[in-house]
Amino acid sequence: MPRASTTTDVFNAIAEPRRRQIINALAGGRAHAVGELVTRLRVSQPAMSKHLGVLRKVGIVSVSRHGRRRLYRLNAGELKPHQLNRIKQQAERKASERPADEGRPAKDTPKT
Amino acid sequence: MPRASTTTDVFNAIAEPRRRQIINALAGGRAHAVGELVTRLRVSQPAMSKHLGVLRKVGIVSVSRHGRRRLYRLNAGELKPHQLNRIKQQAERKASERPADEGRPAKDTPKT
DNA sequence: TTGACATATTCCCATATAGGAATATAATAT
DNA sequence: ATATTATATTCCTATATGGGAATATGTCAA
Repeated sequence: MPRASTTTDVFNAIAEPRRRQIINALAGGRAHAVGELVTRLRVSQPAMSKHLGVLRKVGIVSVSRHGRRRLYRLNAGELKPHQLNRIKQQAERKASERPADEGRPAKDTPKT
Repeated sequence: MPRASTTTDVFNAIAEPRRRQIINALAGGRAHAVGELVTRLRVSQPAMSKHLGVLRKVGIVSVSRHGRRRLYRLNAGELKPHQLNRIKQQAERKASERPADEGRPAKDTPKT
């Protein structure tokens, strides 16, 4: 069985690198139209729409209509980009500290 | 192209529900042998090994060998389960607040 | 040595998914 | 009305992935 549905799960939503890019692009707090994001991130328009759809469904962003545009904004207070960066960087640091981490053998077999 | 490699990316590592279960099971700080986790979480041994492998590669857990067992423990200070829960709950709350969020139409088209 | 136990790895398959192309929907302008 | 702009959706495909079964590796005991 592959991963849990991307549309139901925040973690799956932010597992996609492009979506994290989008989150970063929205980090300023300003609302952005789909077209702006398409240009800034060099993603095709359909792809962008799909990613934004996923982010919206899990509650990371919200939309508002303004004329023919749809403005997406990060949901303030939730899932700040810097939190994501922290998580990533912390784990990556750990991973590189212990290159292929195996631990050494031991005679001390814990009870159980 | 599907998602980014699960073995390179912390976010993909925690995107898998079973792996979050494992993280929770390790939350106490104690080290657990693979077999214990297999029993507790009712996951097959190979599956467990694979998940632990992923978690290890991205730096979320570390292993130490004790006799024929391998003891896995959460990397203290990194990626605490409660952080994951917070992220998830916050986003889920937001998502349910705005059931199918669309925003209302407007005449006010912001300057590009 | 052989055997039992603990964990990792390989092979295979079903399935979800990201992306592209084309199309649909919506809103404004003329 | 038609045209144009902006975004969403549908269809398709290639690919990564999680899980099971079987096997390999490793470790200890006799």
